[in-house]
Amino acid sequence: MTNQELADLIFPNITKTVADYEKMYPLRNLKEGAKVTRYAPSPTGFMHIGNFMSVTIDYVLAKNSGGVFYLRNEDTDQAREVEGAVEFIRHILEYYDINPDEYEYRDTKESKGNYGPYIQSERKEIYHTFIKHLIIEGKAYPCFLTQEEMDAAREAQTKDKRRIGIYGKYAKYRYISNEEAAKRIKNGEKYTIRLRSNGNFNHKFKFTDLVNGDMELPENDIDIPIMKSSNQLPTYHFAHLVDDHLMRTTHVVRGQEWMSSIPLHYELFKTFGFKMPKYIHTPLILKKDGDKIRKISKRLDPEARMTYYEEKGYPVYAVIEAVMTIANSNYEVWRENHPDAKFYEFEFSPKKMSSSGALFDLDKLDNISKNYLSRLKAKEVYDLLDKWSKTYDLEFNKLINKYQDYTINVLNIEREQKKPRKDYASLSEVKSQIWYMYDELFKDVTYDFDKRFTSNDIKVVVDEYFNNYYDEADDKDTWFKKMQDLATKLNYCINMKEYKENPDKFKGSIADISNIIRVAITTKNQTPDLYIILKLLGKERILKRINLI
RNA sequence: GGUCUGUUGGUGAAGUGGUUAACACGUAUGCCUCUCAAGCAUAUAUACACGGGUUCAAACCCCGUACAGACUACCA
Repeated sequence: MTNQELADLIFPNITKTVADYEKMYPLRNLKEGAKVTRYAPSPTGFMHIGNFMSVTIDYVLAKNSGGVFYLRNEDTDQAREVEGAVEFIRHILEYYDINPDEYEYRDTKESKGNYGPYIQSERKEIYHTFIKHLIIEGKAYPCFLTQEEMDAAREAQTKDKRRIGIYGKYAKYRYISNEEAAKRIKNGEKYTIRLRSNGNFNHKFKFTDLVNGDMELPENDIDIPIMKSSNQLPTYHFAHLVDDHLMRTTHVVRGQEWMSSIPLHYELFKTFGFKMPKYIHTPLILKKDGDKIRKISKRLDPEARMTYYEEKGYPVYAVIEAVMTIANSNYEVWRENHPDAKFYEFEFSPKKMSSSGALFDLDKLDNISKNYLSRLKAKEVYDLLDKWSKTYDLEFNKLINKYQDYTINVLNIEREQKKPRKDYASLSEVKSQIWYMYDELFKDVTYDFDKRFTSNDIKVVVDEYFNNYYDEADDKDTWFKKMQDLATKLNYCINMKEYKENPDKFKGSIADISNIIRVAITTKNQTPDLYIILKLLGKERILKRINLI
């Protein structure tokens, strides 16, 4: 029995050839140096910060070179597929404004691009054509190993301290005749298609990775499965070969965990005589856990999930900046020199990327975010806050909408100046900073008065100030002058230096006077400029509040 | 066990034979006619994993050791 006959038995309906597909998906007509990248997630319902870094790099590479960035849905594992996962991925990409040039969405039937289908489960015929080709050439074969047999092999290998895997004598079905294989298939035995590896583990080959540079790796000699028996779909490795070849991907950006598959992928591409794409393996995102450093985990670390940043309300800009800084640390310097450039105008350099792992520093994110937010106009912050709170704090959202102008004024405190305040790193922190500006939230409050003053001291200051000094119309200088007058009258020192030298000579300082009033109307002893707070709150609100004390 | 990768201050890191070993974040202190934030100034950090070698000279080149991580599925 010939290989052809065996192949026809396995794939009776496959009539196209590899060459047909080569014609269908010709080389892309792009200018010299244009990069074709892709994000190829499996729809498991969540996106890791590490995945996001890869996507960002993909996008930068493509945009920067006038190339193509496409989205491919790697849904070959139905068991792990989660409903809504594709929508989720689409949402994240849209949220961060990283829009693929080519894509295909099954639910809405939207699609774009000439290299599809972009959903792997719809590419079965293509994969089968490629597998059939391999069988005809004797480079792949059906394998009837059961799970038990494979487990046994592994156990034996572990015990003998040998390499684990189906290779050499463990790949026992690579040696059976086509007749026997055909007989078993006709009997309905389950089988997988394995690569008939041609490699020698003791031989090394040279490989150049864009991040690590030149490496020497041992050849692959494992007969890995290329098609699963369960659903006739290819394994990741084989799909990578077929799809990235046919879709004419030039740069594959993926997690560092794929590094060790390079020997395999090298053999796969060599088997077909295809040109390998360039690889960029992104660093693992690490996390410090006590004294240990480990891979960030979606289970243990909320910040591992991309949803975290959205829920917290970190600006899109900040998250991308933080990720880019990890990807290439010279990004920060570049950003300083190009404050208004789009992140994808940055020339990413794989060589400058760390190849092992990086700790994702939330402090750094906060810093970037605070700086960004502080540079926005109050209305822009308002819009972001409005959008965020619609989903994550509806009550607050109603409130800020009810008092829109007032809220913008509140957000505008000490903003739009050379050195704006940097109070919040994320939208979720805003409320805790400004809640006391709203009567609706000013309920069941506890006052944070300085314990050095008795309730009578407080009463005296508050009564005196609001009865004899306070005037809503005062300008800032007048206001401050009055504060000094009040302080002097009640024997609070108006000169901080003098007070520090002789604290016993006075009841307190002007700072104490200010703070008593501050706490009386806001409950907090730390707020922005008291004068502005008084101004914004307005007489009516203030008088209502001082009656509450 | 095997294969591969990595190791520069608390964090991200620059630097690839000759530097006082950048920069940024963090932390601390001080200053700034009210607090806080910001800003400014100063400081901080036992920083080139360890041991050998090559060299006039090593963070950088070579060898070894240690440690860390990834992979080692009909998962991606």
